Parts: sequence; structure tokens; C-alpha cells
Amino acid sequence: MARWTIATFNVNSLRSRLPVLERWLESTPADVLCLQETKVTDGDFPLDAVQSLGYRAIYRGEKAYNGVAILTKAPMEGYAFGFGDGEEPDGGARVVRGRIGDLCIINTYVPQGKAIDNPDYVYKHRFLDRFRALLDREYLTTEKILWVGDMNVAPTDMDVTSPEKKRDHPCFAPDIREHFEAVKSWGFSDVFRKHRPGPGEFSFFDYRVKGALERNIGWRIDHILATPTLEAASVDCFVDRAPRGWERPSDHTPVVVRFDL
Amino acid sequence: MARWTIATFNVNSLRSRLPVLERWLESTPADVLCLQETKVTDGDFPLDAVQSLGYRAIYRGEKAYNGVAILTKAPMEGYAFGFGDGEEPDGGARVVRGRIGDLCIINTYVPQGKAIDNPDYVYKHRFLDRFRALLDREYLTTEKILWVGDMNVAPTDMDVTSPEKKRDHPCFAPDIREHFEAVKSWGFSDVFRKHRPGPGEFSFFDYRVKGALERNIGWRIDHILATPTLEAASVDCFVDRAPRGWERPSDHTPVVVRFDL
DNA sequence: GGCCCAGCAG
DNA sequence: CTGCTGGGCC
Repeated sequence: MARWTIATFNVNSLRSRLPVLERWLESTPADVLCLQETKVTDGDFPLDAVQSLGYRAIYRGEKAYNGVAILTKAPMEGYAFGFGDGEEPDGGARVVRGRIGDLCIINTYVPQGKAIDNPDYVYKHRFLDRFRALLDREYLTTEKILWVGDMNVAPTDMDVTSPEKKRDHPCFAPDIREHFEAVKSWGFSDVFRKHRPGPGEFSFFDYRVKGALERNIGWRIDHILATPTLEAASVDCFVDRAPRGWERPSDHTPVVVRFDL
Repeated sequence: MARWTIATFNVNSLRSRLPVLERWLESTPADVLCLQETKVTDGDFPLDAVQSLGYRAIYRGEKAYNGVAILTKAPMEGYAFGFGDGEEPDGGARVVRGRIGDLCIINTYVPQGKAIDNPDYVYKHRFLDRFRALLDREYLTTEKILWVGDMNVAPTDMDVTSPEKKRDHPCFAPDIREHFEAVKSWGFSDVFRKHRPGPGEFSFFDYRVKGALERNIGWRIDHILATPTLEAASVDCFVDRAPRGWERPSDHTPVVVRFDL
């Protein structure tokens, strides 16, 4: 049995966030770090910097948008990008997954959707459908599966600051919440909520909201979900607000889970 | 009699260069600092930062281009911007001048000219004509006049690295050098050359030339010129290469003169 | 290569 | 507000 620390962090440009990442890993030397919005093409991925922090990395990115990576101390096996369902876009810069032993890790950057009347919102729903199909196709609920990432969905009224004002928001509208719950119901439970049942815990603080961090005006849209056998092994799960207050922060901040596996 | 330190520095954006400026003034607390390419409109001029460094400032700038300023510890008198000759453009963001007692200070940012067959090159010549007319109109060669700035002219073969390759360059073509000499012949001499007669001293190192500073591949286009009575009072004049090697440097570096006045 | 901009994105 | 882009500038 060993203690595992796994985190998800939307970095909003990996290259811009290297100083934050380095500083954060000093306090939280995670075994697995799932990143979203790396915003870097594979050729420009800062592999040297990542390796000098002590990590291996699998990654796929686009020029200015999206991009996911999994940083690990141990080698990843059987990794893959995208949905692999033959549909375009293939989701390669939004979905990355792999295994370490019997632990399956899936890291997603769910589309934001722009607005509920925007074509991108249709794509967001489609993304969740394709993800659910991937689960059905390739996984068993009896496996140890960790699904983490920026889901761009705040599941409950507790996960935003003024829920009444956000019913039309693409990350909070009833239909997207229901859809997200439907995907989760494949076999995941919210590990964060097991350990932190209370309100006012957020992982995203909009740059444009003045004093968002101090006033705690944010969203809980970055999630750590696990299948039952894995969830049972979790010993803690928390948001680390500190990096959001550092120099040149991401607008997101890491969510961390610890397992005894 | 007092020791005066006066410098000229093309900062390539004053706001971006405040850290460099602050650091440089610790080593060289100039009495007068003439800046070019401040690239800041008057409303956005960082007056607070300049004042907290211990300086007064007169300044005029445009949105993204040009912009000149004179920073002084003592108040400036009778200052003015541009040529004041009724012609447009008035040169307000390229010429600033004023006095401290009987010392006249003129700070210019001469147009670069782009290429010798470009209309901007015609304007560069016109700029020198208008500047010469300003001298004739408003100054006497018997006054203590200091003319400094980014002149965008390398006067001699000693002032560039490969003179043979630069005969068609708008900062080195024979006609612009002759024109610059003609303006200087109104009554100025090159204070830098009085103290540093040798080659290989440059004030500008192109960002695009790899290792330009280490390889000493540059241009001497920032000048300190003085009328005879003032030149006689100069005790030293030098290029300070250090700031070109600091974090986020300008492509130019300061030229400094000291007088016993 | 580092500045500026405008336009787009979240 | 803080990223990204591509274009202009020197």
C-alpha cells in the first residue's frame, strides 16, 4: 500500500505557467498531474522544464487553444489521445488517458460552450456523449478509474456564487448539468464532495472579476471523479487556492486527491 | 563648480523598461536622463514611477511609436516640444528641449528611415533640415548646448561592424551621414569621440542578431554632442553596455557624459 | 527578437 | 484580466 497524490490543474498556457507549476510542486510533489489548456503544440512542449521537475509527460496540444497533458513520476502505459471514434474533431487536444498499473487515468478538457445558443454548446453536449460512449466501449465500472479535468460544468448550486444568475450559463444551465450527471452515472462519484461536503469551494476564479479570490467569487468546474473501488481508497481531496494568488497565476487552481492504494 | 551626469537612452517602451531604468539609476544616478521611444501617450506616462525614482519629467508621446522625455532632478525651464515651425508633423514626439540655468538640453529621436528608397527616408532628411533651421532660429553657438538622442545615424566606419555591407542602410548611407555632419557643423562636436577615440563602441545591438552584445555587433547611433564651451567642460563620456545584458533589455543602452560646470 | 497593436477567447 | 494570434516596426 502506498500514498498517491494526484492533481488536476487548468494552467491556461503551460509555458506561461512554468514558474507557478514549479513553485506549486515544491509544496505538493504530486505523483500524477493532469493539465488542461496547455496551449502549446507538441513541438513546442517544454519537455526539458517538465523533466527537470522530475516528470515524464504525455501531451497533445494545438497552436493557441486547448491542449492536455499528464505528468507522472512513474511511466504511463497504454496511453491514448482523443475519442478514437472516427469522428472529427477527434478530441486529441482535449482527452488523454493512460494507466499506471491497474489505475486508469482519464484527463479531459470539456469545451466551455460559449453560450447556450452557440453552436459550441451543441459540441459541448456532443463531447459528453462521445465521452460516455468511450466509457461504455473501453472501461468497466469495476476498474480503478480516475476521471479528472476541467469539466466546465458546476454540478450544483453550491458550486457557483450566485446560482440564480447563472441558469443560462453554458457551465451551469440545467441541461448541461443533467448531461454531466448522466455521464457520471456511468459509474463515477465526486471524490471532492466525499471529503468536502460544504459550499464555497471553487477551482476557477475569473480574471475579470475584481478581487475574485479574496471575495471567493468562483466556480467549481475542475473535478476529480472515481469509480467505487477507487473512491473508497481516497483519503483526502481539496482545492489548493494558493497558486491562484501567486504572481502571474492561471485563472484556475489545482484540485488534489490522495489515495492509499 | 559641480559635477553633472547626463545620459541618453532609447528605452524602446518606457513602461516595459522601468525595471531596467530603476536598476540602472542605482549605479548611475544621472542628473539629466533623455529618453527616446517611450511609446506611451501622455495620459499613460508612468509619472508616479519616475517621481519615486527622484525625477521630474517633461514628456510627449504617441500611442505605440516614438515619444521623448527628459527626466531631471532639478526643474527644467522654458521647455518645448517639436520644431515649432508650423509644419506637420510637428515633431512633438521626437524633439524635446529645455534649460537648466544656462545649460540648454535638446533631446531628439531622429526617424530611422526604413530604407533609402522609402518615403520615410525623405522625411528623415527633412527632419534634419528642420532641426538645423531650429538651431539657426533659436540658438547661438556660444551658448552651452547639449544635443543628445537617438540620431539613427552612425557617423563613421568606426561606428558600425561591417561598414562595407551597410552603404545602403538608412542609418549609414553616405547622404545621411553627410547630412548629419552638416547639422553638427552648425556648432557641435562629438563629446563621445573626444573621450573614446577608438572603434568598437556601440549603443545599439539589434535584438535579431544572435549574441550581438557578446560578439559586439552593434551600431553607435545614440550621440552626445555639445557646443565648444560645453564640450570643454566634459570630463568623460562612455557607453554603459551593462543594461543591454539585463533581463528584458532595450535594444539600445545608455550613453553617459559627465561635465564639470 | 522584443516591442507595440487589434481582435479573439475564456 | 490574461492568455493567444498575426502584422507592423526597428
